[in-house]
Amino acid sequence: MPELPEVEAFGRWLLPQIRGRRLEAVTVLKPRLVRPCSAHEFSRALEGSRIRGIQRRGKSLLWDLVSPGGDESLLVSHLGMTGSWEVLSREAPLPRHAAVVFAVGDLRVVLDDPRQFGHLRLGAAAVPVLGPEPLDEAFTPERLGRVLAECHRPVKVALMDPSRLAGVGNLYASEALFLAGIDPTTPADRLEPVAVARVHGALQAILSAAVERNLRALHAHRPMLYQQDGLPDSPAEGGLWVYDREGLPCRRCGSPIHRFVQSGRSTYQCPRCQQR
DNA sequence: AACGCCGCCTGATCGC
DNA sequence: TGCGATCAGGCGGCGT
Repeated sequence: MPELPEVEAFGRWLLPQIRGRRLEAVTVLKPRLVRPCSAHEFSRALEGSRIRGIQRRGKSLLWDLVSPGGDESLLVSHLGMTGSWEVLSREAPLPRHAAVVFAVGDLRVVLDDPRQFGHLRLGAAAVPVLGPEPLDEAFTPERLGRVLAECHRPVKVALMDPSRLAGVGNLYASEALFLAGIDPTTPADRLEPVAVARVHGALQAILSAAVERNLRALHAHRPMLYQQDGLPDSPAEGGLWVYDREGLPCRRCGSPIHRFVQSGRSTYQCPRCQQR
């Protein structure tokens, strides 16, 4: 699942390849991903626009575009569960689940999305309303503390709530709480400041390391973590501490990793390393 | 209001 | 070996 680090890496990787160039043709192969307008309207609105920049907000990329007439416009892309961006030569075959194709110079920029949970939307109104960015300078332990203090739900659920914290999904929420040594069921508003500081440090460490790892994967033409079948063994190489490791020995203490459901989503926890 | 949970969608995996 | 059932989950929408 593309979360903050994957989306950030896609943005940083895409921009230098296409900055200043035009979306010469926009082909919508899966119209359901394009909202709210029809595929035809969507293509017409974008074709000819120049790409001025790409920024990330949460799990979305905000494409800063300028029309041939000089009007600014914004494209908001989201990868959903299984989306990815591919940059191909014009001659290369399209990926199996190509949803939208941008012709940019001699390149094709392709949104590939097997499960079609991603989307492309137009206009500033499509910018998601989200909590603070965990990798921002302004995101201090105190800021996290305030966010969590307002939430009575389990801390794992709070971390995944996009209105409280941007970009953190199921995988990195479980991983960060393991690194911080926090029981995911602890009510968010019951964490001591010391524990909040550990969660803050774990979030920043794990997210920023994943951005760099994903960037390296993209530049090496290798799949990202979420696109692979098997995962590397050691966390240092991009392997995971607890996520998707139900029943397997904890990499720190050897206890079997416990899986349970919170708010309808799997949480992974080492029962020994993550106690209240 | 806050929170739980369903449905969208398809590939991988499970069980008979 | 084959095929249907089940699961995964971000997020919007709906029900409580």
